[in-house]
Amino acid sequence: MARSAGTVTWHWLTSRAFTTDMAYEHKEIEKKWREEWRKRGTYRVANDPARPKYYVLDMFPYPSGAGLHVGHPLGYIASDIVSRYKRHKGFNVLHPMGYDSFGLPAEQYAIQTGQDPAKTTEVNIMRYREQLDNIGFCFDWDREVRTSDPAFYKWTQWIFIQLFHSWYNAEAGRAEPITTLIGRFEAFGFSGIDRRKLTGDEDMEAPTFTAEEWKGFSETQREAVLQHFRLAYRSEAWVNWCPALGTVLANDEVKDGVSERGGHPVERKRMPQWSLRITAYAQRLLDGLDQLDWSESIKEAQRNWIGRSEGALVKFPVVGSDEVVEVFTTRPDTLFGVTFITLAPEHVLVDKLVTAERRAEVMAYVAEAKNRSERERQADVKRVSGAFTGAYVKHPFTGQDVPVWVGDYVLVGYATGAVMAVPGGDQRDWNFATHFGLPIIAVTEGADITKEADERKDATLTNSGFLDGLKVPQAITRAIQELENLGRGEGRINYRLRDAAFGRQRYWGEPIPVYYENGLPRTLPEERLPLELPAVDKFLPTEDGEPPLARAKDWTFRVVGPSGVEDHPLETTTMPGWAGSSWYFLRYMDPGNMERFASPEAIDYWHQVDLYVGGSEHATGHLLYFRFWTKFLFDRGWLPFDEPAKKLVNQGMIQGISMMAKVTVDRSSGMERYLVLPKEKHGTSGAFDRNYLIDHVTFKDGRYYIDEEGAARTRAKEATFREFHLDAPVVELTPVVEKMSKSKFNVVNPDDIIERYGADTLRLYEMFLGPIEQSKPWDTNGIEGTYRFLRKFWNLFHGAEDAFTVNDEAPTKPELKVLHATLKKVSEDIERLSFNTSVAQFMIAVNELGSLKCNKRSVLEPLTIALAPFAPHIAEELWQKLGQTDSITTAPWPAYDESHLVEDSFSYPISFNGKTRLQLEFPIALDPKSVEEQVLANPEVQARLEGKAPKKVIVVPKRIVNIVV
RNA sequence: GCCCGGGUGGUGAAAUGGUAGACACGAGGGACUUAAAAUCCCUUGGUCCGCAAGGGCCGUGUGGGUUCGAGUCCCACCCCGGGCACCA
Repeated sequence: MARSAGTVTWHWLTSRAFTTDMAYEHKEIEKKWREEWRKRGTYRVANDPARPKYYVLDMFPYPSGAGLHVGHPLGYIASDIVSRYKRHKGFNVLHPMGYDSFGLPAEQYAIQTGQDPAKTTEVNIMRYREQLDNIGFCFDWDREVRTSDPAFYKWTQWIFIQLFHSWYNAEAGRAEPITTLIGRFEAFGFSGIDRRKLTGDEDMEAPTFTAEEWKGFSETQREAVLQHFRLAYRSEAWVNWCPALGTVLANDEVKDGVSERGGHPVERKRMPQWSLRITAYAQRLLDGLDQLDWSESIKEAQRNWIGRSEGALVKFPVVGSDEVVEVFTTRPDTLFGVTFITLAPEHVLVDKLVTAERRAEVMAYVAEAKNRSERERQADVKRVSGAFTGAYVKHPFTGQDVPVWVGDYVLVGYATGAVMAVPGGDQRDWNFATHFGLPIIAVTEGADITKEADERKDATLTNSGFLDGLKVPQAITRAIQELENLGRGEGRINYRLRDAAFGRQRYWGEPIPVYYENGLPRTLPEERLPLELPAVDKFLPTEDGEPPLARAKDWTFRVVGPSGVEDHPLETTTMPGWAGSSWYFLRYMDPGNMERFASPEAIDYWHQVDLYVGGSEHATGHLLYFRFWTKFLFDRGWLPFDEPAKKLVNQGMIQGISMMAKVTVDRSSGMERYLVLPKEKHGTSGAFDRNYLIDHVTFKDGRYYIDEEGAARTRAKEATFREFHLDAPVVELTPVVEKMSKSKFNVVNPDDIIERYGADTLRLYEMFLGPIEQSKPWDTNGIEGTYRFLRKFWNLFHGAEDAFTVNDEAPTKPELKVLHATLKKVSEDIERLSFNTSVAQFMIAVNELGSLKCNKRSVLEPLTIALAPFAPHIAEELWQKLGQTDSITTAPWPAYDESHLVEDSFSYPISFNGKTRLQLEFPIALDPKSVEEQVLANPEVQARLEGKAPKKVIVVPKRIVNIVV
């Protein structure tokens, strides 16, 4: 983008034409090796138990129509370097790539254009593949997976079926076949106490029954019970319904009350819905984090998402009714401070409890609260609203009547959807009580409840009967004890985590392998998988709101039974985007397997992912489901490990620099006339920001401008009804760092960079930009440095007229020092994924070897191997020129030898009170005592001491001397 | 509000508690060249003193602290990025 692109290109082409000594021809070299590697199958990986393995995985991309921009490959380059490095170190490295190819954009495009998403996805994948190939990754493409490929999603469906036929045995702490549960029912029935031991679904409304009753149940009755236990189940659930997309969205697909993709409004609706019981795994998902080498921020995000809180379930019997209001509280110690109960507006008991005289008011409030969007509720945090139901519950300890209110500060989706209000101890309850004039009781010593609630967790209880004088933690334990004695409650751990909605009213996803027989869900037999996506005439929901699959002809499953041939309707919803990505890492291990998702041998060999690289935006979505499915497959004996990835690295985002101008638009002539304003006119009314295409911008002295030529080019590219003019001959533009996106005109395409500088330069530059985990703006200006570096590296091997001049002379001491210092630094840096500093070290090495005029094989050969993971094309070319016939990728990593780095002497910085004043050189071997003596004897030191004796002298060998005066 | 990151030259950045600013971009100067490109050399945190060689002072968001010594450790605060949020 920098200087006017046209000018640079011209110079570059002409220099190529007239010079002979600059012969690093990246285009030829890279093309040659791309073909050669393909021909030789250099990157093919075999499952070879004789060799140690290393599994490096990238989060696979969704192949969008826009193609790759320079931000996408950042993580892939990093993982590619590690893969190649580990290969040099003797590991058998699995480094695969594939496509997360089901998704909403393809479907939206299909709806707009009528084209089959399978076809457009195929086209996008071809383009991605081409772009990825240009960068020179060492992916084994024979192992490619695509989530939308029936051969792949057959196994996604298979895992779903296993989930359906499994339940979570809380007592054993693992998932088991549903048959073990049925066995228990047949033997013991299902009683109240079993509930806590047998299922994660503690709030289930399933009735208790005896073994005899179970045996007498109809199939429908049995299935209704089992649905409370299956890990894949159908239930009525509150869902995020998006009318514009005609589909249900997961919580993390909704941002600010609109769909993340497309930005359409979303409303809360209760629908029958396939769900996965991830909540059964809440504790294990939490505990497992401790052993993972993942960034603290991701682990924290998952902990927050799971949201474990310890407390108690308290039962408040409704006065004059059989109903009981159950609340969850983390502070059962404050029970004596309860002055009212608040239900969420959506709570099922609201309708049952409200008294006749209050019904109108309460229902009006409920209707209003339900209609308020999430967004409104968020924007309006300060407003207190609620209504009294007229009903009362009995306090479990005092037996007093406690009024029941409804308030929208209580969320139906969290815990029981009801709170015991302790205005003396909880600020939100205090606000509510103050607003409605309800009593506030102080239950902690030293609380001033006239101003605010006392939420201290180290307080001492008061006004609290048998809890008086106890500190909060002891009081909590004591209160729970008492609740359990009275049968009015129990200790309870609550999780914020919800079960995952698994059905989508969409076309472009895996069909759920279920049919319905007399209304009962049945899974397809394994041999009938995959259940392939049917052809449809339109990709929209049907006129009566059925999902698109309902449009398919004969969307039924044929069963030949004793009563003859029967066609049963198939499920019409499809799986969400995260289904395939929850297990794809296993398929790479054995992608062609027709019998299993992967053979036990392949799984035993490749085991867990050793290094997983991807964006942090998947912190609570993909990465949680990924862990959940792995734990499930482990429980059921299909995997020997229960965490998918040992180490996770989140690469930062590469942002774009947008060129922002203030613009006014004049439509008076029927033509849109955009006028770009110079700085002094930015205040003009009606002026708005507009980004300019970066290659129409000129760069001078660190500032960006658009001139008449740029305006003319913009004009040429724009729609015919739009004109661009400048309000001054040259207008300065403001660079703004933003997400790279087509609409912001700030996308940099890797293909363009590769065309001009080569893939090796691109790879080096992306690594050189800064630490891998950090987000940073892309600025093509700096790329010259890495390009220059590669040319200097090339020139170490070549003399005038591009003659290959490497010789077999013995290396000198300084040459060996440069080499081994570089090998040491680079080896250590790759291990800790510090690629930017590795590149810097290579630059130092090349600069120093250049000064030393070193063209010796014994130095350059190991250096070439070390550079190969970063810049594989040039390294392979030079390797061949060095006379090697095997690919450089098979060369063993050159070990560094510390002996070349040993110095005889060290130049000590001599500091006074920590401030460096002079340098004195001493032999390394000299003991600290002698160093001190010699330093103090030095005339300059003496002069600085002005005859005074130093208070103290600190000598740190090979580091520093500090004189305290 | 809570939880994670992070604040270092004009810019991207580097620095096991031990010489802050490696490496690179940009900028300035010079060599080569008819000219340009490419290449090479020098300067480049701020400021002050000096003709110069050289030297002084300040400097890693702010204010304290620990230490012989702090970008790094501790406390408080400010700002930026990300995540979560009437979470009971």
